[in-house]
Amino acid sequence: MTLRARFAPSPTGYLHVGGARTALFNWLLVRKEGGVFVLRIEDTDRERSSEEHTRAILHGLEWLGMDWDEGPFFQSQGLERHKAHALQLLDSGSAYRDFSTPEEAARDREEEVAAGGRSRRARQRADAMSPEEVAARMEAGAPFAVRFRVPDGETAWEDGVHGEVRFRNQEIDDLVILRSDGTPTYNLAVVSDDVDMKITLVLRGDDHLSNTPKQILLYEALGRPVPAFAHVPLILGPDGRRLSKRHGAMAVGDYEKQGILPEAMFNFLAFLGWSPGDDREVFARQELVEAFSLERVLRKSAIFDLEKLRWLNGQHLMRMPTEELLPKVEARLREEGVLPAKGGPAEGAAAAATDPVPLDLPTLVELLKPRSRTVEELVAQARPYFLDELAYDPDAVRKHWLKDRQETLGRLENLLERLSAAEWTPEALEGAVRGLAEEMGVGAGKVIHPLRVALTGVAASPGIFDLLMLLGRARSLQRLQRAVAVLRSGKPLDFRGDETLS
RNA sequence: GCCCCCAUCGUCUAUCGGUUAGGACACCACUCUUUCAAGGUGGAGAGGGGAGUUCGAUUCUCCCUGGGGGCACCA
Repeated sequence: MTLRARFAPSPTGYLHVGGARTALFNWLLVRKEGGVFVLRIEDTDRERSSEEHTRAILHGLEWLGMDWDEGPFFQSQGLERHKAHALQLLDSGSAYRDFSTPEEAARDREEEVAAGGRSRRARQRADAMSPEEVAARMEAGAPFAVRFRVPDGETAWEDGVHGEVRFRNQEIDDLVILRSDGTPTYNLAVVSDDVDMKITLVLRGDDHLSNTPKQILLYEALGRPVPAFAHVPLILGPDGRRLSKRHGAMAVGDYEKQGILPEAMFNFLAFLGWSPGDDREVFARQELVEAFSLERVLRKSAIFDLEKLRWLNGQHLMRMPTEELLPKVEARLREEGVLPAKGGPAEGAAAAATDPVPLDLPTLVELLKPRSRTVEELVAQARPYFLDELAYDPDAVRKHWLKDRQETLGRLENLLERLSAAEWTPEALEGAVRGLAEEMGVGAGKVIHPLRVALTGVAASPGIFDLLMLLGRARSLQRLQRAVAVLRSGKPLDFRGDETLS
């Protein structure tokens, strides 16, 4: 029998990491086994469901690279079938009409709380009612709910991650399957849908563990084959509590915005509650499909560790071919206005005016890749290379320029002269810089650091010779000239605020 | 309160009765080095408590404790 698994989120919020991880385990298993992945949107809570959330969930799945084979189906479309199933249970005696008033229901509830167990009061009232009275009430249009008659005994199943789990049926309430307004409730709808979609494996969050016996009982009463169940542990926040808004970003889309790569998020999520059993950590999607197995899913809930996600993202970033990364970086640079908008009026003209020799973006990305953990970080580091008027970072200036302003000026002037005369190759540039340092009787760093600040405005960057090559002769010399001019001017440089000097 | 699930470094995890309890993130050194990363080397850091089974328990059983989830005419 082919595996048919499903992901069934309710669109009452965005796709959160817990849901995404559940979807991911389903997806991995299905792709590994060659099964069918069904997507179903459980939108029967009309109050809280929204189309916007549905779109966000679909987008989140697509972003993570999880495609589905069937659906999306909408639970609200199955209303008639749900009712039919409820009626079938009523006909077979597995369910009964409950005419209880709200007051009676409230009293039952109190009684159960006090007794610490199920009272089955509603069932007793229903059973005490003669068929004639039931008919009369229905004739009169009295409202009633349909309740499932939980049989005596025990319900157990072999859970895909927990092993055998069992519940005493007396712990299970005679659940309402059809409300007095005729709408189906969750457990009935889920079972009806899973039956309809021929689902063979229900893999979901641990929070559904206690729904499972109810649902198994429903399958059995409906005379339908019971699917396999597997309950994966929940993902907790850093404080060990259930992940919630308090913990900040919990929607997958939030991480997309932060510049997390989908393949890193995918990798990270897979490792929450699962591990391949060896020391490998960085996996591509396909590698995860091959390595995944339900047997290695942990029973223990895991805490979402943002730092590890960031590290993993850096690993994926480094490994990602530059051609692949380039469009993402370019798009962000355009959004930031660092690069002219694509197709915008300024694109050709502005670029020509300010950028006689366009910066080699692929090389820049190559240089910045191992220095960034997220696309956002990379973009932030890339920024200065496109700015004609550098903002000099006060800390960098203080450290590398102002310890001895005159001496720095002298070195940079000297450097300007040497570099102007140098052939623009890495070897020649290095020779010029090191030669100068040697002649001046100082370490190469004494020349290199001030130069770095002149070229980038900051204290941290890729190697200085890579930098000179990247920026090119004209741009490098122009920046150096500006630094010399600024230093000569005597303007104060070590203040925060508007650091842009023109 | 009742039911269910869970329990190895701060975090993610390996271990399927016998290990100096391994790896990764983070942290701290050192190293490479023109800075920052990346990389390399090293360090610190864990079996919640108590019984039992066993020649031997992190591993199996039970109890306690702790954490989580669930107890709706929500999903």
